[in-house]
Amino acid sequence: MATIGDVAKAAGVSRSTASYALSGKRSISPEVVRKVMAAVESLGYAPNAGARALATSQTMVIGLLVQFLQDEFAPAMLQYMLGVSDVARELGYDILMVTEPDGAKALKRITDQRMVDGVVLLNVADDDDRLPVLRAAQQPGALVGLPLDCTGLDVFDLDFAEAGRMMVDHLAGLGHREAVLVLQPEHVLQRGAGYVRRLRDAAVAEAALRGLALHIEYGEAQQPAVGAHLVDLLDRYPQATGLLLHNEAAAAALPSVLHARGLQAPRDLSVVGRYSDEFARTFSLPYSSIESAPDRLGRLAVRQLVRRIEGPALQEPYVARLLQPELVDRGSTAAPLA
Amino acid sequence: MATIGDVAKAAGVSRSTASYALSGKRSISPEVVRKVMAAVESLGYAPNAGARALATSQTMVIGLLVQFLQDEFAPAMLQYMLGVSDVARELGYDILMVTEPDGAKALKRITDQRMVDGVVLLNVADDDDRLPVLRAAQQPGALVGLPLDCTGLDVFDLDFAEAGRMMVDHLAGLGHREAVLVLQPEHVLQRGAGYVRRLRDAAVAEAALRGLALHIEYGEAQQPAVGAHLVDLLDRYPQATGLLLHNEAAAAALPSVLHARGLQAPRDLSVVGRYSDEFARTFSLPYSSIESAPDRLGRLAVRQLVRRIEGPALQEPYVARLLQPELVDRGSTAAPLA
DNA sequence: GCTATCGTTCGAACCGGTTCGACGATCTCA
DNA sequence: TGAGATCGTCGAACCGGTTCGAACGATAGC
Repeated sequence: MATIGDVAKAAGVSRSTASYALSGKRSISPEVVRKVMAAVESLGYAPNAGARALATSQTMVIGLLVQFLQDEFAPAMLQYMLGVSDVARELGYDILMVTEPDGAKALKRITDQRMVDGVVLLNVADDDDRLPVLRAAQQPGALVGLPLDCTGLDVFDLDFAEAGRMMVDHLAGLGHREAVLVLQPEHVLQRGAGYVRRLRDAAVAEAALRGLALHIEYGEAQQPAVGAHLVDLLDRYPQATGLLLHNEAAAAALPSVLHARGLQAPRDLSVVGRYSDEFARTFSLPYSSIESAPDRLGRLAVRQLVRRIEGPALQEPYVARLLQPELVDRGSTAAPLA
Repeated sequence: MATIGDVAKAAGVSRSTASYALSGKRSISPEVVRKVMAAVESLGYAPNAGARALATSQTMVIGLLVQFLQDEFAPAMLQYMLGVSDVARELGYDILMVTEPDGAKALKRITDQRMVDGVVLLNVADDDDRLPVLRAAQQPGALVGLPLDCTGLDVFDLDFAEAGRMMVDHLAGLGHREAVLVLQPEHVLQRGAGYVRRLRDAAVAEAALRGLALHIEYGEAQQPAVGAHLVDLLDRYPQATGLLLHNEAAAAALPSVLHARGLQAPRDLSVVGRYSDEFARTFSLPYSSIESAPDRLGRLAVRQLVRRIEGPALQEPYVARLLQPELVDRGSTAAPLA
């Protein structure tokens, strides 16, 4: 591989001149610039990333910490990742993807070794063990997912509390008096996934306010238990006229469950879900839902991260941005039969 | 951040001695090793990745080139990626994930700049434009997906031809005489995705051999067209007693289509698909299918890649490994009604 | 007692960039 | 015409590791 020394030699100038000709950080005569460019072209020169990182202490790489938990819905994760990757490239950064189960250790490794200029953490839990490491690191970080304590960090997430209120409001507004909310499996909550709690608590509070009897159920993670649980639900709450789903697996399984029982939405049951538009599209789900664009969260996180990387001087206050959810009406809800 | 110079100073030795104490590449007295280790510990020293890469010309990073094409089934992609990421970490490598649409350009960038020690290409097409770049690069690469010409490259893929034969054999063996094969949308084929062609051609040849009338159909990519197409199919081939699916979207949509028409598998129609076990599990698909573990392909590719990275001397012949598919019987096929 | 050997350590060079200070040439203006 | 500013370029130092060759003292061999 050609080095900048080779380029300089071929152009008949010193290494520093070649460097300045390429970076434009000092004025160099057009003549020399032309010769350097020609040399770069003919030698196929590309700067060595390691050497440049050493000299500038900038890697132009962003770390992306993903955690694949068995009970998370994987395709949604992919959406976040693509958003992150897209924007990073637009801004000139590459992505170092880390999927190790021990995220804290991995984060320490890539920041300590200066492999990256900053990191994006996906799947942040209430009391995420990566946060102390991130705070101690000399590098900026952006979170997707709202932890309990987010001081000193930039955080992006969907406003799950608002989503919970919206679902309840929607059904209550149509006149429903009793409904079931199917959440993620209980161990997701126990693991510290705050979004489940936030949606649940807001939904419960709103239901109390609106006079809706809301039954809380924690769904199953794996088929066929998911379907069985739904069937069981329908038996246990015969009076319920509304079904709220915050559980992708349950949403995917519901059509055939209803089919099998001869039920139709919204005729026999009003159904409203909470999942990403991508998910709804892939499965062609016929249910109204509170949607979010996970890639958008990824994009926002990277934009903010790069702002911090490139303007370390600016001690902007940290942001905690909660995106407003949106209800997409697919006609699966209606006023209950008297 | 502490450098090795700081460690050396703290331990009262020279930089080179500190380096050797850590790497063990020369014998160093136990006494000194202990002091160096203590210094590392107390200073929190971690070697700078850029500096090390510069000195050793090894980055300990593997490039992962992913292409997200609209009509590919994204979750499967994730499986490949996780397999790659897992094994890479086991072997001490990190992953630089690149998702740019222009894969050839991206590949050139990361290899020319020596950001990686080698690359894994996912989604390799018949005449992939990344291959010339890879062949010209000074770095080893491994492919997941079989291109037309794979000389000089290590390739891993499922044996789609065998999968096609297995599906046909299975139905023919049960006594079916007429069946429909639903493939990926036609533009997937035109884009150069060889696996569709290989499965199709092998299925057609085997059908001819076994005396099965096989109708070839190219499915739709997006809902609700997918479902409509299936409905249309059932009308157009009333004599067909078998349905072969090589199209995830169609497989996901089929249960409700059959339901709506009051058809049951295998009573009215024998169904056999071709998709990953992960996919079958997520959607709880009740169909027998030819399964593959995409993460296994990713793992194999990385293992082979690392072998080449670390033993560049060994000019082992290049491997083209096609995994044997496996038919998982879920009872959705039976002998046709006389 | 002198030399050969070995184990241990050090100094210096190198990897390939970037950047600072200096220097000569040209230009400006008094 | 000479002082001072400006422009373009160069040499050298530096980033933080690794590695080669040499030097050192201690031990072994004769």
